[in-house]
Amino acid sequence: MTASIRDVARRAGVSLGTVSNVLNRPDQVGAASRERVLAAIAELGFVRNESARQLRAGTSRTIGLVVLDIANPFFTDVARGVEDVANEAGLAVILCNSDDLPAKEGAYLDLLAEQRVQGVLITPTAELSPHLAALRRRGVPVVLLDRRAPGPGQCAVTVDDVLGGRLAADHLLERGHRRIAFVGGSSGLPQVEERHAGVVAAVREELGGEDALTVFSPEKLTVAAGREAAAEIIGMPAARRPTAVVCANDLLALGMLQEMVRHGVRVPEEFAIVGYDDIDFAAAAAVPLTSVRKPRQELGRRAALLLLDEATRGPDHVHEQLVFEPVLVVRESSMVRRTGRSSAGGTTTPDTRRTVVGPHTTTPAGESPVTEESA
Amino acid sequence: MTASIRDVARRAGVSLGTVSNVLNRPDQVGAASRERVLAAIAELGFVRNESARQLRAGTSRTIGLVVLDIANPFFTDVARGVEDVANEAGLAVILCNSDDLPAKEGAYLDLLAEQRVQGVLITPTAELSPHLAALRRRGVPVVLLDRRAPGPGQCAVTVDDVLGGRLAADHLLERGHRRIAFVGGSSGLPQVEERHAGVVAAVREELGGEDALTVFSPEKLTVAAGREAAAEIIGMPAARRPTAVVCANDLLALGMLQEMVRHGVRVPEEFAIVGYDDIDFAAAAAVPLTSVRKPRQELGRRAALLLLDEATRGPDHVHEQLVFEPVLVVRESSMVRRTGRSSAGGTTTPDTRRTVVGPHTTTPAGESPVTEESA
DNA sequence: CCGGGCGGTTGACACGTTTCATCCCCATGG
DNA sequence: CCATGGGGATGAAACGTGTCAACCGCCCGG
Repeated sequence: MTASIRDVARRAGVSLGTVSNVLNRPDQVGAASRERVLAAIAELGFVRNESARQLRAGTSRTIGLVVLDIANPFFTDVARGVEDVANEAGLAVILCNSDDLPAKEGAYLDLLAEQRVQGVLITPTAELSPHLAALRRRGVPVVLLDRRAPGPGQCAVTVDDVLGGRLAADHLLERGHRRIAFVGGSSGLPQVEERHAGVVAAVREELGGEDALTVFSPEKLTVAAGREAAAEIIGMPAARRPTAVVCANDLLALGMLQEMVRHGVRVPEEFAIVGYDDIDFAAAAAVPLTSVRKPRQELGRRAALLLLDEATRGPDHVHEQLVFEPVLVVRESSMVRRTGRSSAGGTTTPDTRRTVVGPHTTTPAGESPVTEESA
Repeated sequence: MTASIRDVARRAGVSLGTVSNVLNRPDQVGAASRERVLAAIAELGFVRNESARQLRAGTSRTIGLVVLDIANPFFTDVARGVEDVANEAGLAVILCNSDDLPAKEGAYLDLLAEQRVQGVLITPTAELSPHLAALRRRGVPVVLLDRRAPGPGQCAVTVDDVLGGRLAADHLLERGHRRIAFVGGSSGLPQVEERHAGVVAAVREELGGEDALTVFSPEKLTVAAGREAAAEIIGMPAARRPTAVVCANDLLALGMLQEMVRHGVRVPEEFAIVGYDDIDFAAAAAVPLTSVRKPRQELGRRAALLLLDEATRGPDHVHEQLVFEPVLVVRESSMVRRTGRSSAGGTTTPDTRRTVVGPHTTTPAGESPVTEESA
């Protein structure tokens, strides 16, 4: 069928080992034979069989990346960061989309195990899959992405989501809101629960209780789910209806915004919205979205670097758990509009030191990670 | 290191071939030994080595998907369609992001060739890479995605982009626009050139010449590029400045919209915008975006099905070139707003039979593909 | 009692590559 | 002239699996 290294050797009139050397250590082979081999390779259209290479060498050239929702730009941004680092190291990335389904996640993890990937980056579903544990037991490096490690002895790259939730809620409370909703309640994802916890803490501190907080728990964190939650809110009696919402991610927030606008609810005058992740589309929304920014690409980069370190250094590797500080980006969706549309794009009143304004801030102050070492 | 099939055999007290049979033809093996083997597999945590399987079997369980921009939701939607079909067939997808760089594309194609993928789905960069031709020469099925085949003898799944450009332009012309811009001019991508051609044809037919058309040719088809183009347009003298634009994709359109709003230009009253692709975020934009809808997921599905057919049926496979008809989805960004904000979300005046209104139409009429067989 | 057939099992071989100990040849120095 | 060394080239072995022809034991029909 396809030409093998053996055919090349025959054609070039050299031995099999020489061809292999041309491929892997070109400098250790004489110029003359090297030329002949290269010519033969070109003539035969030889392409190295990676399976055979991998079988013999015992090491693959790929890593796995498992995300919750490939349609969420947050994850494609993360993926880009991962890809950059991986490519630089000569590795390919197998991108898997679990769709937040444990079954799909498990299947993909098995697949990655069979492929003998060098390591796995994963934003896991709510429960940590046994397949994951099995992988680690086999010695495959695993780095958690946007998900805190359950204990030491494992790398993780995360964002302080309690702080993020707190930033979002504080912002709304300072704006005078007294009835607030949180969408994304008990999806089971710890990231979301932590955002929730941050919101709860802020509300409790400011208002002395949680009565003011209404929690919605959609099935999925999608635009459609956001719309549904909005419909629910609209259906509430005015006296109990929240005047502002913190959404667990930007997709929810965008759906929320869409539905509100569709029903003629004015944002932010009648209803303020804060999203989470600060995907690029947040700034381009019907009403530019206030959102909690995470260093998306950097998240992927750092996670990939940790994975590579563990994969190459082996037992010398010291596990690290990176925690980035999120930053609130205030835009129109949470600002009471000034008189007469002053400067489009949005002015702001400084909230806390961490607050960043406008869609074009490239490197917010607090974006350097907080590191804790362990194990 | 890790347990092999041989260890399992020893542990279960059976021969090596029996283990292999348990793995691949469980029904051909006695219940007793099967149980013993399965037990041994569980105890040893055995995981089949895919490289070895592939080397021996000569066939891989993966296909490659190469896209132009992973950050563009259009491609993630396509990818989802591909993934669904592939998974159903027990195949994994290696998703590669060429970033519209021929060098990166070539590198990925080489990688896929070394992996001996069953086939490649690709939205290629402007020039058809020699690496692609090499792949096909080696007998690897290749299906072009959103890109017309240069000749017969090859599968392709596309959208009639000339028609799409025409729909967009006709719509604006009917609305009374007489100076129109097209952004995405000569990026070199045929898809874009065809959209351009459609716009040109419509303008020429309606106005008898192309003087009314201003063409912008950004480097990339991104949100940032859209902003820049908008700045250019704003900088033009009012007399020559276009009153409407057709963008080669929605990212450009969103950027355009953002910058216009930022400069206080009212959309659509002072400037109308039509995008292309109809990604989900188009409907959620600052001003909901009129866009040319393509069946994104279906595009991926059909392409994957063709690939599978070619990969499995081999020479019996008859190449197919699917052409979908796009549909114009009219939203606010191109509608002269009615008095007093009647019904939010947008009413419409029927344009042609193909025009579809509102963001929530799920299966537009003309979405069934037009098929042409060849070779 | 014998031959044939069949479900179940075996084990050698092949897949394409990398590795490594070995070997060859020539130049250099003693 | 011989010993030494080193740059190049060689080819056998091994990686873990799938395949397939052969084999074994047993039952059934004659």
